[in-house]
Amino acid sequence: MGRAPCCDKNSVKRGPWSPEEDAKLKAYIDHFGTGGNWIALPQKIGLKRCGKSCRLRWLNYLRPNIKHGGFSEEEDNIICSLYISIGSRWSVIAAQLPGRTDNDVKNYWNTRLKKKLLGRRKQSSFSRISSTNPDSNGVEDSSSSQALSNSALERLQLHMQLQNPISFFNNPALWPKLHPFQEKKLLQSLNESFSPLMQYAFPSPQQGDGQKVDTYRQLVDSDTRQQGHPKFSNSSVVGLENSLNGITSPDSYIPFSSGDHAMDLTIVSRAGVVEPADAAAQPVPNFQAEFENFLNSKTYGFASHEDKIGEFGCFKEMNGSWDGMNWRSNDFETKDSSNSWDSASVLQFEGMFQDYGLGYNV
DNA sequence: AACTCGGTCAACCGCCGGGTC
DNA sequence: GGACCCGGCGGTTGACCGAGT
Repeated sequence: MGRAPCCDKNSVKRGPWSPEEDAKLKAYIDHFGTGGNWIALPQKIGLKRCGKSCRLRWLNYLRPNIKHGGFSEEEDNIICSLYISIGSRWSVIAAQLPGRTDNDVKNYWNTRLKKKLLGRRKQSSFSRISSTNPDSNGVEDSSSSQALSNSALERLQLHMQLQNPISFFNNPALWPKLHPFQEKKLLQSLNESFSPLMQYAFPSPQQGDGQKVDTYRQLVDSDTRQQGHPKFSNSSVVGLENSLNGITSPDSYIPFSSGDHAMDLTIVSRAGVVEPADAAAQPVPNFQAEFENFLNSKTYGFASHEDKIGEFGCFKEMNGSWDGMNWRSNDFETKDSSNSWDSASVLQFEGMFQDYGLGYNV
């Protein structure tokens, strides 16, 4: 059953607000407040505006102490970290930024920060999914790819960039909730592209997922405790990233990048041909060898935890607080929800946020 | 000068959840 | 308990503007 509109669209004015309308609204609210009823407010003032429009105008523009534009680097940091943590909950993010509105933060993210962080190459990758889909033999394939939330993918990518990709890969609880078809495709892709690791790390196909995860987690945990971060070479990481990229791009694709801080990654085809050749050209033996070495507690060339963080301007100033910045999806996603990205309550968020112990005051 | 293109941002749309009757 | 109302929210749209050709 549809909901009745809050006002008659034919009788209300739409579009940009005039200075006179602004003055009327501001003067009234300054004197009498909103009266707790935005719907009735425009009639009281004599404005031919929808109550929602009045509310939006007040909150986003007329309200005292509103800041527009000129986001500081610190604000960038906050937005980045919170977006990775909780996604597109702009009102929650804006609440951490005095004088900023959710609309402002949302616009700023969509028009600037996202590009700054994710770079342009991914955009081309996304556009290719929606425009061409050689594997597609029907509507479902195409629509499913498109249905994969950009927000989820962005967070996935940011997380891959900022976190240990292996632990992410190995912990389904950290994955975004996908359409069943997308999930199937993801798992297929991971199996095809990453089976050597899976087989090596989890040799028994009879083992349950939980066991597999536990097995590997023990290995990782022991190393992480010593090193602060498990070590893998770039080629290994590329392999994993390629696996994930494979979800969205059926032929060749561009590995994850970090925008201005893009890693020197190569364009890899589905057939495993790497152009130009580098270590990833033979991902299987290389990775297996590396994993073997990893098991033997040897360290490889993957950038150190701190170095990795340092690649991202967004977090440069958060050194020292990174340890508290672990992906806490479990805090959110364990609750039953139809949309695991959105399942966290504000209270949960606040608790999590305290856990983060970020380098800024909240 | 005219046109195109891309970026920005204010405003709108529609859904959701809480409160009230 | 359920229908309805309203505020809040995130996603999207479209007007505007400046840079480039």
